[in-house]
Amino acid sequence: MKLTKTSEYALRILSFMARKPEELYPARHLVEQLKISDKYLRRLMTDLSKAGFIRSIKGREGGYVFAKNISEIHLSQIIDAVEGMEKYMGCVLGFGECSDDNPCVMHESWLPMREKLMNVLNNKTLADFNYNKINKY
Amino acid sequence: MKLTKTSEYALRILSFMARKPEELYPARHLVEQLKISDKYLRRLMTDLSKAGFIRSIKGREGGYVFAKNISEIHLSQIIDAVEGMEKYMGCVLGFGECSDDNPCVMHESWLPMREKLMNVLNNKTLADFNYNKINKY
DNA sequence: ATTAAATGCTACAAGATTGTGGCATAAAAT
DNA sequence: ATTTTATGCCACAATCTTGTAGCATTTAAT
Ligand code: SF4
Ligand code: SF4
Repeated sequence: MKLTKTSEYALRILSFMARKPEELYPARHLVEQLKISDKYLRRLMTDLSKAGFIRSIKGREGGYVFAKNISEIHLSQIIDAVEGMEKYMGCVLGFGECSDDNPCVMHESWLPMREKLMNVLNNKTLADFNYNKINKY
Repeated sequence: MKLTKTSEYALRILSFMARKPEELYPARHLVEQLKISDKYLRRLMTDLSKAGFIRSIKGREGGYVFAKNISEIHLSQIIDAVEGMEKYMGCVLGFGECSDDNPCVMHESWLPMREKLMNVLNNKTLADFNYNKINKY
């Protein structure tokens, strides 16, 4: 099970920020903590801003803050913003169609699993994560 | 949820062959049916042969046949043979460690889902697929 | 005003994945 | 023996993903 690195990064960044959702995070800070290259991180931040999850504050004392409540940011939306969710929707075997009418040989084994995944991605938000435990980054 | 195309192809090929597991399949035939480019398919077939799933018969009237019972070929083994299973084992956030001792913020949401996937891949074999339904390739 | 510290953007570089071309090798049919 | 129809292999090409470099822009502090 794999997301692309780009999605990994996006989740890493936002879930990190979500631990203290009010705070302002300069890119420099995120880069240090999360070990993502400066330029690439900032490119992603731009995408995440455009998607409306965060707002960027330019100039000195600038950085990024959440632009909406973290309980309104679904994982699937995050992935969609940085690389498009379509990729993950399609068929495991690379055929487009997936229905009970026209099932592929993997249908019965695979479909329930995929549903489960889609449920997590569609229903879980940044607020659903467990902030109590100590997380080492 | 996405496997690489390479894994997609491998599953596509073997699950197709598994519908008539005794038959001999020349590459040409597979290429026509499964819409994978000739050269790339044959490269994959070589990997699958080396992994011992199939056996190749060279020369005229040649092709590929299963070298072991399809109930002994697990999905995770197939993926492992063509691109390595490790990629799919790691952390969604791209950190290495995954344990209850050192959970990341996604631990509780993500882990159960991942377990479920690994169960499918590790336990299901080519023989577990549903051959009764009509499958359009 | 000038400087310092931040983000934004665009174009390019490096790497990984996927696809192709060409030729060698093997076996059956003739 | 020769031809035909297969697979095997290697090196290269195209494409996609990821990372970098450089400069423009914005804002606050001085
Ligand atoms: S269940 Fe079968 S048809 Fe549906 S997406 Fe999965 S592989 Fe494709
Ligand atoms: S549960 Fe958390 S620590 Fe474990 S693999 Fe997933 S993201 Fe990584």
